[in-house]
This record gives sequence, C-alpha cells and structure tokens, in this order.
Amino acid sequence: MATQNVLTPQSEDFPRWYQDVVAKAEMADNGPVRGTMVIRPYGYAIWERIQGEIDARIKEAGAQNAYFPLFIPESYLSKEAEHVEGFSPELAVVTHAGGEELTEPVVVRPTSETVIGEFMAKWIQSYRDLPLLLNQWANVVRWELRPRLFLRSSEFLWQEGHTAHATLEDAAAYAMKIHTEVYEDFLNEVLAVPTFLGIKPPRERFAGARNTMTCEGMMRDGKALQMATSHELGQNFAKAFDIYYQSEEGQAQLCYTTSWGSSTRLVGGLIMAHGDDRGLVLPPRVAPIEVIVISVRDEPGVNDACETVVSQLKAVGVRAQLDRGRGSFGRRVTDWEIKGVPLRVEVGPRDLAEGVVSVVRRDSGDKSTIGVSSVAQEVPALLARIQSDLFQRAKDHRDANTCDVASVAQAIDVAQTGFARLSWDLVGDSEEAELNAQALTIRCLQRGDGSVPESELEPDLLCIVAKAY
RNA sequence: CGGGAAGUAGCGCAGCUUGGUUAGCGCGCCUGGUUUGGGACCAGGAGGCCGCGGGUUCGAAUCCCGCCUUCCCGACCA
Repeated sequence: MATQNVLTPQSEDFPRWYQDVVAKAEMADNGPVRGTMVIRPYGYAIWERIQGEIDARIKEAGAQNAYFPLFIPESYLSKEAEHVEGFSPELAVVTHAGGEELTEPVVVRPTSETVIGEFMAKWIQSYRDLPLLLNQWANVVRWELRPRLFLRSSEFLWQEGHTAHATLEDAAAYAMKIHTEVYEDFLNEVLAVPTFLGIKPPRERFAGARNTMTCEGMMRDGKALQMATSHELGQNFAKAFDIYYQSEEGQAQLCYTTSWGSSTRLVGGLIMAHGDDRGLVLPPRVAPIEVIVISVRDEPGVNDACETVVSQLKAVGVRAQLDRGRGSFGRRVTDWEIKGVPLRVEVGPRDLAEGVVSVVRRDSGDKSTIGVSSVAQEVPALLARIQSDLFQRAKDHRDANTCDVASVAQAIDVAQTGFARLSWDLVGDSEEAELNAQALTIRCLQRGDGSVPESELEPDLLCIVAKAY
C-alpha cells in the first residue's frame, strides 16, 4: 500500500505543516485562554532534555539556580525607563485579589531583571560578593498579539540568567561566555542547529540593554528564528535598583549587570530546523526516545528478542523503548516517524532466522541489518552519526540559502527565501525602514570573520537580513 | 490591534444561497472476530447546547446584530 501524506507537505504550506506536526506528534495543544499552551507529555519530555542540557552548561559556567516570585510590584517595572516602555504593552496586571482591589497592582513577570535587581542590591555589599551569578527556571507572561504554539505563547517556560559584576569588561566577558559556551554549544551539539552569532542593531535591542547578542538559526523554509539571547545591561539596572558594592579601595561603586535567556521557543525551532514531510526529526541527543524497537509480529519468539535488544541498549545508556505489536506494523511505523524517533529497530521472524535485526534511520531513511548480538555496539555509533549528519545537513541548508549581496535591493530579493548578508555601512535608518516595510529585519551584525562585535560602531561590519518568526 | 478566512462529534469536512420531521460523510474511538515485514479488514456500536449571547419567525445550523476563539498576512516579541 502506498504511503500517503499524513501531514500537509512543507512545500505546500509550511505554517500548516508546523501545526500538523505539533498536533500529530502530540507535542502541544492550545490552552483555553488565548495564546496559552498546554504542553503534552511528549513535548514536555523534549523540553526536559533541553532543560537538562542547558542547565548543566549554565552550572558549568558558574551560575547557581534560584527562584524569584511570579508577581512583581508594578512600581518596579517603572524604575528603568526603557524597560517599562518596552514591556508595558504586553504586561498582564493583577488588580484584584482576595476579593478586593489591590492598593498597588502587581504585574505577572514578563522577565525578572527588576525583582532580581532589587535582591542583588540587598545581597551585594563588597567586591568580594562579585560576580553574583544567578539563574532561574520559570514561567513568564507576555500578552502577545499573535501567538503560535512554542514560538510565541502568552505564557512560556524559560531560563533567565542574571549576573552582577564589578567591571564592564567582566560583565561583557561573562555575557559572551554564556552566549558561546552555553547557547552556541547547546544549539550546535545538542539541537544540531548551526547558528549565526552576532549583536542586535540598536532598534532590536532588549529594553534597557546597552548591547544584545543573539543566536540566529535558519528554519527549513529559510526564515530566521532567534534561539537564545544575552544582554549586557551596563549600569542601567544597577542605577535603577541601587546595586552598589564597596571596592577594595573602600569606594561605593555601581555594578554592571547582564541577563540572558532561552525558552520553550527552542522546541519550535527544533521542529522547524529538522522536520520533514513525514514529521519531526529529532537529533538523538534531544530525543526522549532514541531508539524504538518494533516487533513486527506480536508473538513470543519475536517479543523475547525485542526485550533482549531493548535491555542491551539500555545497558549501554541508550534511551530505547519497546513497541510490542498491537495494531498494524505500518501504522506504528508512521506514528514513530511523526514523533521523530531517530532510529527504528525492526525485529521480525525472517530477520531473526538469520540472526539479525533491521535498522532504519529517521533522518535519511537508510535501512540496514545488524547482528542481534552486536546491537549494543553498533547503535550508539549510529546515533552519533545521525547527530553529526543532522548538524551537517542543517549547516549545508543554511549556507546554501545565505547569500552575500551588495545592495539593499538585492537583500530584499534574497531574503524572500533565505538570509542576505551585506555591509552594515549600506544600511541607514531609511534603508532599515525599507527592509522592515518588506517584512524583513536585521537579524544580527557580525564581523567579516563571523565573530561577534563589541558594538555596532565597529568598522566593516556585516549584517544578516531575513524574514523571521 | 488593522486586513483576510473560518468555527457543525476527538480530527477533517458537507449541509446554509432559497429557514421546515429523527443534522450527514470520511478518519479516529468502543466491542467481537480475522490480521500485523509501510497508515489492515468484516460486523456491530458510542459520540452533537451546529462557537457564545441576543434578535426576526409558527419554526433557525441556515436570516440579522454583538461577542469570543482559531488560522493566514502585518505591527509587537523569547
């Protein structure tokens, strides 16, 4: 029987394909309140793997986890002028509680610079208290105008790091450290998504920051997605919240702070960076199930062999799960493909008679047989291969769809289907407005060698222009 | 929030123009049986405030008004 489309093909309607995958892979549902999201177990399992990998890197970078309240006094937001201006339009504000009107409304945090700043001021006395390196895993609320599951929901889950330092140089170096050693490393090594690192042009900066860094990934449709961000906040928040320390010389000095975050949007990016017309394609390192072992027939000899294979895989640390045959074989295969399980092991009587099992890669569809006794040896290597092939495939796709251009007009043309890279000198205010009018944005600024500049004023910078999610 | 489209069973849709008995179809779901190497088949069955509220009418899924939600394109954004 011919395989037919279970999902809308990407080429026909990419946004529709995305929604089909989210629904059919059982990742998430819309919540009852506009813009909210119910994350289903399979989607949440992916998020938990993302959390684990990012959390380990954050701790390796020296930050500690803490937790701050969901509710923030409205007055805190107003303490930093740009910050309040940036976030006011999308705040959810609680005016009534306990059956009474509150004397001061409280906002549901859209981000936590303000509360954390308040407590940093309390906790920091001396230069010996610096740097103070904090992170929290939390939910935040931003009343978005156009929500999309995972990519932009009114409430989302994220980690937000907040640090205070004695000097600008130290703060800048730490923000960069997080950007490369946590975010870039995670995106490349775990999500298998190559990214362009750079700084945001002034107009796209975080509200209250003096510099915003970004990791921009390319989706299968050529659009950009900001996958993580790090901000140097200078002394803006330190001034607003009186974050002072006493220096070695006994002087009161203002701190320099940073903040940095990554969210459940990463799940959306993961879907769009690797997925194909058959559904999700998960890199093994984020896959809750790396290997699905399918019994072709629900009969004792086959089932016993399946269990042996699963336990051998688990013994070498592979996340393997058994699908014992209930329902048709084709149906089960299709379901696991939609869910993006990287490797499928098919165990059936014909193969077993020859002492082998069939192994099929989700990413390439390549099918091979391996001896039952060598499964535990060969599968981990195969998974590693899939991981690196997926990264390479994503990189090839990105590079093939990134073009150097010499004018804004060419950039507008190229950025319809990919990234355009051009000299930042060519883009003034009116050119930027021209791009924006075409639904294009400057995703980031880079040096010629692809490294991250310190400011937009450096000479000879390049900018990457694209449509974005 | 502006422009467009749409809300009828879990999902996808027909019916509405021209109001009229018990509102249909496909997939899915349940039961039994036969199946299982790429979305199986047969038989039986369950499941509906036709998005919400109001109006017109003897009578509304159908006509009118308001609202809500979802999707697409913008502005905002992780």
